[in-house]
Amino acid sequence: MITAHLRKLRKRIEISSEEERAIRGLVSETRRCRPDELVVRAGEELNNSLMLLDGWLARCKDLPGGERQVTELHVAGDFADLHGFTLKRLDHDVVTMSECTIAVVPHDRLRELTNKHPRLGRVYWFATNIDAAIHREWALSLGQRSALSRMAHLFCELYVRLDVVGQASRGRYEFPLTQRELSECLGLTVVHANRTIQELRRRSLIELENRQLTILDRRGLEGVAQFDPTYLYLDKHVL
Amino acid sequence: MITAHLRKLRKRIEISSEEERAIRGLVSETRRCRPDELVVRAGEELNNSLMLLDGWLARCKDLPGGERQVTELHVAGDFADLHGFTLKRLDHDVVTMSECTIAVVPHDRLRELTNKHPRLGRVYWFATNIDAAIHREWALSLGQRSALSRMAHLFCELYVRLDVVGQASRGRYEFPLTQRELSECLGLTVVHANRTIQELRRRSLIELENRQLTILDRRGLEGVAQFDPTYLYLDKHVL
DNA sequence: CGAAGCATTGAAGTGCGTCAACAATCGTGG
DNA sequence: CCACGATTGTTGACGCACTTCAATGCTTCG
Repeated sequence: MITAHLRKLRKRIEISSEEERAIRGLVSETRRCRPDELVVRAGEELNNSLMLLDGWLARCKDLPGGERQVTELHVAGDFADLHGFTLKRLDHDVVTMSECTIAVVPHDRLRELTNKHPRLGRVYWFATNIDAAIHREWALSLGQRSALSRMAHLFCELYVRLDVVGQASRGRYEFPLTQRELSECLGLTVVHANRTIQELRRRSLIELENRQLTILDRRGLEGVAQFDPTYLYLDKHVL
Repeated sequence: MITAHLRKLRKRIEISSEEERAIRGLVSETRRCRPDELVVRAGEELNNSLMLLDGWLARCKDLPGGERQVTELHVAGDFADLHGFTLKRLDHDVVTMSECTIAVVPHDRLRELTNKHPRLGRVYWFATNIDAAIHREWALSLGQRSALSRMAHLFCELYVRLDVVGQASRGRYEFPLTQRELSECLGLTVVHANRTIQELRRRSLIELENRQLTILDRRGLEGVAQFDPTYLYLDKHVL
């Protein structure tokens, strides 16, 4: 449930019990979605934002020719489109990568919240700024890292983020994406994504089967990725 | 001066004269910087954010091997590190690409502002969300567009953004980056960036000399770029 | 006026893409 | 429960967009 979200917030920021109550009051309803469902379409007018309680979502941007780039992956505890609160429409689709449980948060309530609790306003502003930091790291990957390093980096990032919400343990987590979807995150073709996975396997850095990702050699993987988690801002912040 | 900033805001959002006064009160001092100056270093603790009054800035991320990716370019009217207000440190450097005039905005004043004027808090939240939208478009470019299309897209984006603050006219604007810096925006080598410029020239889409970029055929350039400016959110918003 | 940075060009190499085929797995209906 | 089509994963051969290396002239500016 929403505990993942609170856990993620509290990893970085103090939240009082009164503030927690206000946060819990944000949710108007809960929805379940099947895999491969289009949850938010780019451009449509928004009155709600979606908090992901369980499962995986992706932000997808498409070119006219059909090429797709995933710009961020979301896991339990994330807001998938909190930026829609200020932007009013998205510049990308939001698509389920697995079965999902999603909490609906009306923008009216967010507006009230930011009026009554300016500090929580800054907390959620902070949350969207972390998304932007993730975007920048992905841009660095797409522009400068090799396919191998890029994929390793993604696996490292997801490990850290899932660990925060208790969905990774002993170097293992569920990874529901197909190789096609993975390739769309990395700016690669499916064929090359496949070969890159195999190279990571060959080097005994990971295992990937039955939608389960196992990191066999964390140091090694982080080395290939040149992974430095500071861009995830996991230390304590005062707002 | 700060008029560029207000002009950019008002293109998208109503700002009352009282709010304008509050905004003008943000600036504590003004600085001048030479080209190639490191203005903010990644990781250092921040108590101010920087509003660019004139010139160009870049957000740069570096890998240990020396590879550099620029994740966003900033022009007059932009906040270069408004996200530093909530993040407290940056995951990237901020570097001047030309001579710059920069207004310093203490975080204390931003905190006051967001407490007293929750709506302006949302306005600046909105501003950082547009930066994130630009990041996503760049990720799409880096992941899916060819070198030619990517460069064309960047030139289109900058034209629109400069036009908003009155720094582009009749398809022309000042473009102070060297080819090296341009290549670092696009995830290309300098050599290939050079060849790509030449191809855009050969197709009579642009001219580029003496740091002046001229778009000769806007339709043509936008076609090559598959440019759609909706990701810049230039329509009116209610917050 | 010399040195350093910048733009340009050519030749050769490679990481990743494309095309095509096939195997494995999955979901669904009969 | 099996049949069967569709999706996913895998492999090989080949091609190309972009990189690498290296050289040369062109600016710019102490």
